[in-house]
Amino acid sequence: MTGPGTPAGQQTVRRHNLSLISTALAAAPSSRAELAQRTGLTKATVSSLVDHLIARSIVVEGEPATAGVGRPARPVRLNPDGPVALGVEINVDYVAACVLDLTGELRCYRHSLTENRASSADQVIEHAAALARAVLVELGQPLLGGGLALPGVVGADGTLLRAPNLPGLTGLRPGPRLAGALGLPPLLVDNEANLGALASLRAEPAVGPDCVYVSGEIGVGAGLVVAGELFRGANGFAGELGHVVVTEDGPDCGCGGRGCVEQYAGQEVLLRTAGQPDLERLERAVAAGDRAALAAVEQAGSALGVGLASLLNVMDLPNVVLGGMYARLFEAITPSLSAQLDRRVLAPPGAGRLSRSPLGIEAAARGAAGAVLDRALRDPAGLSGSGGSSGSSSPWHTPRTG
Amino acid sequence: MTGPGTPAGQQTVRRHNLSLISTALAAAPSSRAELAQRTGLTKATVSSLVDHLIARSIVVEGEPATAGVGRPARPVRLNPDGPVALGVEINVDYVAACVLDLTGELRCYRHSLTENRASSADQVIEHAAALARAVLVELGQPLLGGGLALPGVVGADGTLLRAPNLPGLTGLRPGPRLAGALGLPPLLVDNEANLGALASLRAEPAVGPDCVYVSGEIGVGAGLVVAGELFRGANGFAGELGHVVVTEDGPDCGCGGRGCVEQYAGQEVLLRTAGQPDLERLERAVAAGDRAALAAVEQAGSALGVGLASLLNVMDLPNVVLGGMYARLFEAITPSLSAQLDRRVLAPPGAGRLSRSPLGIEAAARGAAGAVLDRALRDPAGLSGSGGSSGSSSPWHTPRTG
DNA sequence: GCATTAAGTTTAGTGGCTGAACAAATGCCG
DNA sequence: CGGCATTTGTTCAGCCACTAAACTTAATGC
Repeated sequence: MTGPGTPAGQQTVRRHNLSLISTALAAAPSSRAELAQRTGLTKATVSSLVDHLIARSIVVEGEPATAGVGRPARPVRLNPDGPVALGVEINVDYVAACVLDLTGELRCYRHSLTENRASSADQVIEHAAALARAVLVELGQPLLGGGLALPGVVGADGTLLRAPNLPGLTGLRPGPRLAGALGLPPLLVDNEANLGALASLRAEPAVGPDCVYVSGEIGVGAGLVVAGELFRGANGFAGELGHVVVTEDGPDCGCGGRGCVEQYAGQEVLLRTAGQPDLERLERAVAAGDRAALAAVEQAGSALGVGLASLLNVMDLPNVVLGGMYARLFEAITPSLSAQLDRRVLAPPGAGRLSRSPLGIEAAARGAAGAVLDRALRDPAGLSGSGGSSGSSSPWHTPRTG
Repeated sequence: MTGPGTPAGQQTVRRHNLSLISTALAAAPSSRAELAQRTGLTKATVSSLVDHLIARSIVVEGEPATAGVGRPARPVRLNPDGPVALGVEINVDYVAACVLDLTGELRCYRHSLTENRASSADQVIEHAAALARAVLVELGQPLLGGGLALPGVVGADGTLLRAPNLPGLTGLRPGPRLAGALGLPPLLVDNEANLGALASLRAEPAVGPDCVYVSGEIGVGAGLVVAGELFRGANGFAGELGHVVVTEDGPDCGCGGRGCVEQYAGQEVLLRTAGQPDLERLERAVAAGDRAALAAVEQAGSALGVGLASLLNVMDLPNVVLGGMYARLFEAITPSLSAQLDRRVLAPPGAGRLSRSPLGIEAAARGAAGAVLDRALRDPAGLSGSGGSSGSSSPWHTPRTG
């Protein structure tokens, strides 16, 4: 019986305050005294909480700073040699894996280009597992947990509900299979655009806690971040930017509708319009000033802009981060795209509306690992110290695992 | 310094648990023992919390039930004679006011049709204040607070940022002015569609905690409810369904864009297309089977469906509630509307996707009062007993006032 | 009447936060 | 070089809210 809310006790308070400390430290290392100021807690409480976290090797004490009057502060920071998080991405034409330490630093990254559209589930999973093993062997640090990014809609239980470009995995739960292949506890599983958004946010906190990350891989997806949290909608279908309407009676779309964004700005259509066989060549053609390529990109940008404008008028998110294909074509696509936004979006144009994700192909894998970190840092009470804790999830945050 | 989070102490725990009790009682009256079961708290704690709420006359004890073995339970319920909430709506062509008691029962409602488009701010505010006074005189119960619904985008500080159909109030903060005229503490101020959505949810909890309420007044707005909470976006501009794109190069729209929903399904366009002077006549024409009227409504429904499909693909909300004008035209508009939804929305069609708000013109005013109730019931610790408490807002919910 | 059953209250105990006093570590200054 | 100011961090008594369990209350039923 999961009622409308969970009863709170002193443990809840401790949990919340531990979370406060660890997220504060994720933002910036601080002395205990400074933490007390930043969080509003007492020095005494902070000391107790920090002790708790040190005992679990989540945080470590640094060397005393040698500056200023008074007793020198002993800085406390997230433990770079503490437990690490694994991130894996299975996409349509590549797989990737990486490891982040508690501070969010990338410790290892690999990807491998491969055509997964026609592969069987076992093949794809095994390929991803091999890559994951490769990044894991290089470290002797305990594993906090793992995350998996998939190119499609992921349901609450981790089922890949819809992935037109990856039929082999559709309807399955790749999380448990990959976890099984690696001998790991359940993975956190989510959409590639969602996790890319998280990674992008982590890489550039300046874009602000409310943003849309547009992921232009084979499909067109958007990761929606609202107040620093992913927005998934009721069933995980949120962010399907590719099927926002550009023109009511436009070209037929695979979704059954007509005139969807994907039919104007999707990778296949874009390449076809530009007359280029793949993204590499398109990029080069654009760089070389090829008329047809430039026109095709401009056209895609305009359509994407129309779709994004609808999205922004519905969700009011002040910042747009372009990732994937659109990040690669950033200079060429931006003018027509932002022209549509400027014209159609009602909200007052905040500074720096449009930006480019610096992460490229790494985004979703990093986001998958980052989501594991976020979960751990938001509920450090749930961590036992090393192996996968299957403690009850925090009452203040429940990401999906499966 | 409002950092990333607020420190928690024992008071926070009490606050949270009080909230648990009052929201549980809002869902259904219960004995203390039953409350303990429902909330997961101990009988002892529940007793203490209930005492607290009784002392503040938020809840009252009923007569012991005379059934079954064992000591009979004494039911506890929200106090219908406790403090009440005032709701006011200022719209383009009417103003309305109502009073709800703590149980959510409508104690009094009035509205008055008037053309506010050309009126001055003072005139409109005074008109609303008069109506509010009229509903307030009828009761001797203390006032919990008041809420105000406005036909446009309301900023975080209560400023009416955008209201093309109500220029007289645009850029002002009608909340404090109305509060001043009534001698009340600050009002909770929000968009008419948002508050209509809340009212609709309260009237029919069965539609579920994730839904879109479509408010077809002069403009086309949507109130978005996610997990039982209003979704406002970063600046309060969320839900501008009227400016979602139907056709990229459709008719020019007042917003600067082209082909927006409002240009197909807005009231003015609809009436013009149907060749009717006002809604009354349109309704009658539709009822009479007038071809032009039916065709116009069908066309509007289709366009609204396209816009809603984009919205749903972005936000994944399983239920749509039609309010305002669209509720009045429900039978006529539904077929073309749901045809578009069925065709274009990706999420699996949950049961009862489309429904009709039963509240009519009362929706937003009821929602305004309801929002005040919700706030109070979610943080009953902030209530002193009668007059407007300006206690600090709860760390778990901060609605906008101004 | 007296057991049975269930509701609600009382009480001792515990966990966690607070505030204030205290200990530690450094720079400043005469 | 030694005391003082200054700031950090710890210790300790006190308090608050929840829990568990015993207890009281109030009804049914045989």
